[in-house]
Amino acid sequence: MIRNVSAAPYLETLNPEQRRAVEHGVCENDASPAAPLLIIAGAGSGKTNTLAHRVAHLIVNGAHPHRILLMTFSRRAAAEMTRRVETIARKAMGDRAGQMTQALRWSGTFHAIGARLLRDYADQIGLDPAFTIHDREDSADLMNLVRHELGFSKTESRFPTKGTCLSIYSRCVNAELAIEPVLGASFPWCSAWAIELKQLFAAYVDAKQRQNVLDYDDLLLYWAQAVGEAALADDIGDRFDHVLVDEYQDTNRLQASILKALKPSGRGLTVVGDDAQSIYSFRAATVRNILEFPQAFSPPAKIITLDRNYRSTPAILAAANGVIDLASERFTKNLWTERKAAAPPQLVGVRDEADQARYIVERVLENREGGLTLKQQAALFRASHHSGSLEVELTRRNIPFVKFGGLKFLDAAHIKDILALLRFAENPRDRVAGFRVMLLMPGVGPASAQRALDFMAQASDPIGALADAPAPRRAGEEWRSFVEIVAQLGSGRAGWPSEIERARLWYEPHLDRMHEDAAARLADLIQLEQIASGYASRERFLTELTLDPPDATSDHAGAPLLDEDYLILSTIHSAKGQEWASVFILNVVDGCIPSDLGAGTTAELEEERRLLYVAMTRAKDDLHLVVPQRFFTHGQAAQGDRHVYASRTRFIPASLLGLFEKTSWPKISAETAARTFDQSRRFDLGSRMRGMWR
DNA sequence: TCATAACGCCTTTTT
DNA sequence: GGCGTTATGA
Repeated sequence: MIRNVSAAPYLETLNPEQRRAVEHGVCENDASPAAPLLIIAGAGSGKTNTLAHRVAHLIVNGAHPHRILLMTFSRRAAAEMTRRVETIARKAMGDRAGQMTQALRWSGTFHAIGARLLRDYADQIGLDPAFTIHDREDSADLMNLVRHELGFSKTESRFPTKGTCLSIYSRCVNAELAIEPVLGASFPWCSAWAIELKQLFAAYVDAKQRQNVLDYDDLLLYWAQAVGEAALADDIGDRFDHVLVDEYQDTNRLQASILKALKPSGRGLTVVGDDAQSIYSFRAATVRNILEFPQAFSPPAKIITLDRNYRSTPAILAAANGVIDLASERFTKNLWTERKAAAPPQLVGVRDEADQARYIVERVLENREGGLTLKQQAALFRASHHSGSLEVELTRRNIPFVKFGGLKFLDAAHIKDILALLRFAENPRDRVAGFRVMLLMPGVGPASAQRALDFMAQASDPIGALADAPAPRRAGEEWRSFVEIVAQLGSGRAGWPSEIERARLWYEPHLDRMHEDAAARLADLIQLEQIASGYASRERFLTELTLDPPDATSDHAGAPLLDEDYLILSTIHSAKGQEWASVFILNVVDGCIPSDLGAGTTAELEEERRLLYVAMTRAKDDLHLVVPQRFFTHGQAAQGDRHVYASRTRFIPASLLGLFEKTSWPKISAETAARTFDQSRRFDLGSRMRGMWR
């Protein structure tokens, strides 16, 4: 077929490689599924833009938007992608764009798509479509319950904690491995418990099924199992002509299996990723997915590499390349750019974390004077709590900020309480939810809650049975009002979203009793009601909130409105896929990057290196790596002077210093400056930081 | 027997 | 501030 270039003027902004990726297998007015495609897209190489153009190009040439499955790493990414696709397609199609109005119906994370498909196919695979979804903490709670029931909590030598048990289970599922190899490779200290763990996991799976709940892993596992059945695989696979996956380097074996079962020939499959940015191996992601993708199909997938960087200045790119060049294993080549030369990234020595915060605030304000909005600037860090001092300083100087990553709004006890009540009404077999709510009432403890839940479990109508369940002796009137609210919510009479208000009214007295700061927490609940009103039903609200929680925390009074300007604070993990004009990386010292917890094996260390690379490549014009020299230890008098010394991250050895401009702040004497960068001194900073809370 | 207050220990990254 | 353990009280 002859390609008509003039028919696609919207592709003219792309470079030749991007264009090849967009047009692969698509001919004019023919968007039938093509051979599989792997796009290796380096940081800032226009990956999102290319993917969006490919989707739009498919649609322009006749693919039906509803038959395109687009899987991204977060909903934020999905929303951005949808927006761009619509813009491009509208530009290209003009009036014919009518069908774009609710274009990409199947766009979201693997987990969210899984949840939707499973509800659609629930009857055929033996699930109750009203299943509820456990987040990580709920899963750990249930694991704990089972752990107790099996008597593993009272073993002679210490049995792994609930969190560890869940991690092991999760890794087995996501890496598609048996217990033994997982224990050997990732949890050697638990190797003696293989038999008991197997027993525990069997009981855990049993409990989930009885309670009609799925955990995160189940959303993938059930999906994979469903498409393991030939008939279902055809049915589900045939719903989609095109399947596109972003951030493929951060997918795991289970996800790869799903793709393979969905599209066994690979036709219609496009995956995009960059092995240099693989930072989720703790979630069982493996770069081997990307490396082995081409050969997984016959004929093998076409590979297109995007290595021209449009984001960063040459100096920033050179420094980032320098860091990643030291990686022990690499598959993609270095990025290049045609951007104009500019100042090298700054390696800034400061005295301590307080100075680090002051330095950043100063430069941020300076940038703003120079015309840069706060939103164009970001402070990135390895662990959520690293931003503590900075948050204090920003609050003190009245600079609005939004923090991504780390503790979420939903993790607050009062939010979880309300959600548990709603979830219990949605699915009265969900014992974790029921247990949590019952324990809110004074006079109700674990024993009586168990009794009531046992009673309900045996009935065919659990909510009806709750009224007849043995009331805890000391609960009094509270119990009756509890039974009432559950029955009322369960009936669905009040409708959505007024149900959440009723739930809150029931909860308020308990909130007042349990928390000093009840007023502040009540404000959060009102905010939650606002969010709730945006969802069509209780089920949608609960599902989407669990799979895609709002990422900003509410601890700073009055979360900034969307149209206001605010500084971005983010963990490096949460910064993936984003870019800012000016980027500050905090605590670029050993013990933080790499985290001392991630410095155990070579593989972990390499991932920490990639983490620094990801952080550095977020910057467009301006990059600051801040190296605090001293960390004050906590657990001493407020004005205490106990501190430990830190050294610059090992990922920037002396050989790379030429790629940076070394400064210190505030300006200090040459003698002190020399000490700031004294490499010979090594300290186990991490263990002392953990000691801060002892 | 069960609920609860008090105490000591720990805190990476996330769907 | 959470989690598990332990002492105390009903």
